[in-house]
Amino acid sequence: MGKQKGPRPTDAELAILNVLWTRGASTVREVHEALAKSKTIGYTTILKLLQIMTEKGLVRRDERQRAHVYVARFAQEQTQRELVGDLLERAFGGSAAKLVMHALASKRTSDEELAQIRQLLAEFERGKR
Amino acid sequence: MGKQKGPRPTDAELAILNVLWTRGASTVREVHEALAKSKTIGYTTILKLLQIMTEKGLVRRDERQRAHVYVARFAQEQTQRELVGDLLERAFGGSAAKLVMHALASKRTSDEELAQIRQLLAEFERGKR
DNA sequence: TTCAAAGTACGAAGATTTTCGTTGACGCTA
DNA sequence: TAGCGTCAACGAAAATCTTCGTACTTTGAA
Repeated sequence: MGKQKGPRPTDAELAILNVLWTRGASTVREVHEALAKSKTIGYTTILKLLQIMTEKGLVRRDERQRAHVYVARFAQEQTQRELVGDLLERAFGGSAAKLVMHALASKRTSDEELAQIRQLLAEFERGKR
Repeated sequence: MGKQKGPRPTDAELAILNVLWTRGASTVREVHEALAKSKTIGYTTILKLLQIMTEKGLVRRDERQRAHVYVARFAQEQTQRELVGDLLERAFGGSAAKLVMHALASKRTSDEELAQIRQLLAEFERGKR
């Protein structure tokens, strides 16, 4: 049973997926409105992207209503895991430690975040044993 | 004094940069030989890529010898930091904790790596105070 | 019933990425 | 000096990504 694996989303596709993950099932108009807040972008551009993403299998489309409704096909978690895994191989030769180091350094990390990470690490080590 | 910032390398470009970072200054032939070990790829493909990377400013070229010598223009660390920061924004809304979590999960992390990360975290917290 | 608004589908253009073939220059050696 | 091997330059093709205009369809309201 091979694991279901979606193609890696491009930048524009990822922006759309982010909307779908936070809003849930959405029409083209809804996705467009969400994205148009931060960037000037045509309606048909989003439509076309969503059509392509449907072909690629990144989203599912419900055509029962006139305004089709789109849903992300893969959970945000899974996609994030794949993207990180990909970067890990491409840029870090598989060294998670280096990646983590840069993640901490690349952005001022809040105390809250650090606490979360510490806990995460503890959980991970416990589960490993 | 704006920080010097290279464009984000593409997949193929990153593969070449990895060679330059590990081998140091190299000719097209040397880069090609290194990459041809894991993938069938034409010599002129590498040449062209390196020419484009020179135009983009990702590498510097020394033309004093007949066989030009290329060097990565940005340190591996800086590029890694930029790539992680980019992914952090694009896919994680800036949450380093989530990214770290996936980094740990996406690949079986060795005990050694985990120890490294733990130490890193400690250092980071100490420095923060 | 007619018409405007809101939708989808389609095609196409421009940009970028990846790939390689061909051409011409250079330099060593028989 | 003739010619073989090595090299850079260039152009171009194929694939992918991003963008949008135009055309056609459907729906609801006047």
